[in-house]
Amino acid sequence: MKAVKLQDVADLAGVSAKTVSRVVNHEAGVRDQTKEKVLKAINELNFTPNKSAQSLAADRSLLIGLIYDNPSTAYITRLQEGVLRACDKFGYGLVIHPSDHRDIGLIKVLQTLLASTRMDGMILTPPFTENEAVLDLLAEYRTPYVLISPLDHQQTDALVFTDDVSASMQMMQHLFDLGHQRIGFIRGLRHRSGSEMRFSGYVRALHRHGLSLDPRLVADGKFTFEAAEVAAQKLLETDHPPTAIFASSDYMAAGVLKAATNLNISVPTQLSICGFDDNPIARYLTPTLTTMRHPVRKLAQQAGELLITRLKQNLETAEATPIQSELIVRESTGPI
Amino acid sequence: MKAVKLQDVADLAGVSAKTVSRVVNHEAGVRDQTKEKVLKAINELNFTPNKSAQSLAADRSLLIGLIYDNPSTAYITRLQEGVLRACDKFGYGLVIHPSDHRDIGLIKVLQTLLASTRMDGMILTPPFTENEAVLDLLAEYRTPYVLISPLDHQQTDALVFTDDVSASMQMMQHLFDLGHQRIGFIRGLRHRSGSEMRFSGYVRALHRHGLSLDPRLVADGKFTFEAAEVAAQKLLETDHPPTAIFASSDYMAAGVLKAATNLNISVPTQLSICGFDDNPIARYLTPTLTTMRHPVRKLAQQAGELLITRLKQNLETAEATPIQSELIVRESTGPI
DNA sequence: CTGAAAGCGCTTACAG
DNA sequence: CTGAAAGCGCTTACAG
Repeated sequence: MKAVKLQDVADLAGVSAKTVSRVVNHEAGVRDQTKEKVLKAINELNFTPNKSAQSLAADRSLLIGLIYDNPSTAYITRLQEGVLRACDKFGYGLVIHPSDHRDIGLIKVLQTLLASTRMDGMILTPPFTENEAVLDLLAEYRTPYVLISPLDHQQTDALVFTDDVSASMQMMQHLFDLGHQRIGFIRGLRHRSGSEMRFSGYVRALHRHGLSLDPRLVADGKFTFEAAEVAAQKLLETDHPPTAIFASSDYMAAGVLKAATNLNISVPTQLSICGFDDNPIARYLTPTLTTMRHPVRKLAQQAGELLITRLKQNLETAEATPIQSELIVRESTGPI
Repeated sequence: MKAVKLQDVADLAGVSAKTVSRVVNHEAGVRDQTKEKVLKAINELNFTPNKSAQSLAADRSLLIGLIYDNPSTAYITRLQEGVLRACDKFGYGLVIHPSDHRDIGLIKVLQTLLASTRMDGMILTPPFTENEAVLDLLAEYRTPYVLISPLDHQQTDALVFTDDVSASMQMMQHLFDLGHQRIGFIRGLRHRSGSEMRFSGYVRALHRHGLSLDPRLVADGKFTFEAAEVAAQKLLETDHPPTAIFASSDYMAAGVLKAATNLNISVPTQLSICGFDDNPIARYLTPTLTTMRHPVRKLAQQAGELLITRLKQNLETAEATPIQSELIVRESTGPI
């Protein structure tokens, strides 16, 4: 397996190395006839450019970084798949960087990473999208980035997002359609933009239906199974319990289901439960869980393509379009 | 952020570039006094070697590849975390490569990857550990690899493994201890070494208890929720149903739980259920699932360290030690 | 539209 | 124990 290099292709095609380079990089200004000769030689020799040499010469690593800190492995995996799709398409490599957002040494670790690997760009997910120190560091290293986030206020255009407010309202509409009027809500972690938006969708849907927010129907689930179970038990043991509970994540919905089971409340006959995220567990619970599918893979791919396009053109052209969430109705919700 | 280079450090320290290189790479044969001068300069300038230049010059990418195809996102995430730990420790980068093992173009894709990225080594997980074509390709590219696998026969020493046979026997012992004698088994995909080993542990445990294998107690679950539900229903609707069902993966155990619920069989009162893998769903199901924890993160880290050690020393020294699985008893199993 | 020369920042022999 | 020279395989200006 002797490595084939640019010069070998040039020799075979009878052109200069520079011309081969032009063809490899899809640069304009090569006569069709010449291009064909080169492509033929590339194919014949099975040439693949050496990434290290490309990086060194062009002063770009051909690498993009992905930083995340999310308890849901399903989310992480889909995220990676989406970004990888964009990477493969454009010949970029992916450096994954799972991080603990509470880690004090985070900035230092990122700094070392940026200095040694010299990533051409970065993709950030919550809560790093809201971390000023991280954003400042990237600016300092002049590393372009794209955020994947449920935010909709345009603080930056380097953003790929879902509209969690309307997704939440869509879920509420499903419950209203089934006849529910008394609907409980399990909130995620405070100050996380995603949870705020989901909650605000709940409130807006209530208002649109002429209902006002009843604080006794809302409880904190902190995005965990355990806290949601406790919260749901509290909601269900009141005099006038809800007929449906909307948990703003699937893990929390699983906790609600557990609380209901423990209280001998049958789902969906006596209580409808719905989640958010379409985590795999939604299909494995009994009953299966009505939820909202977040097109994470698509979002991530779009983020990757947006970033790479910007890197290539050094322009700010590429625009992200919001991606619709999808309501998945399963067994856990039913008519009142 | 002008990049600091080797020569800058050399100038400041008053030595040659080669000497700085020696210090950076921990090469022996540098006078302590010289070394200190260099380290001081490195610190002062905050120097980090350019990976691309290192790769090009030394003809090693400082990258290791991880190839997997597993439906469980929890497994994938833990796997990555473990390997990343080893990578961080030794300054290697990780290239993840999720693949479909049924993909016809797989070999070609891998070939391109090997040719362009020139990974120094690879870590393989099932079913690629059993794929001759992949192994041959790696040999052709002289790319060292380490396998993470439930195999125990020493076809190669480049192997980090768990002993699924004894893990399976351990689970059986738990059921015997609870008084169960009629124990059903849901098999995973045939010809996958993991499922064969788990099944063989089941059989050996039966024999050790003076019981013989009853084919009516065994059904195929194909490692999926859906198939396991069907399989469990079959086992449970016989004249003489099992009092416990051992599903050889948690996803399949979730399917068994669904079948039991549909048949109005209460768990664990009338039926004990246990799984394998300690997937997160094991904690989110109601009742929570007794299962076997596979120390995937530890395994992966060991695999990473084994590989990198070999790459560095170009030796075959580092030895992997088998890692014990751990029985996790939860609500889904109880006395007969 | 095409090419010859210089250079990216390291490491590899080799020499002393 | 230390260093000067050449080279890794590309791309970047620049020239024609």
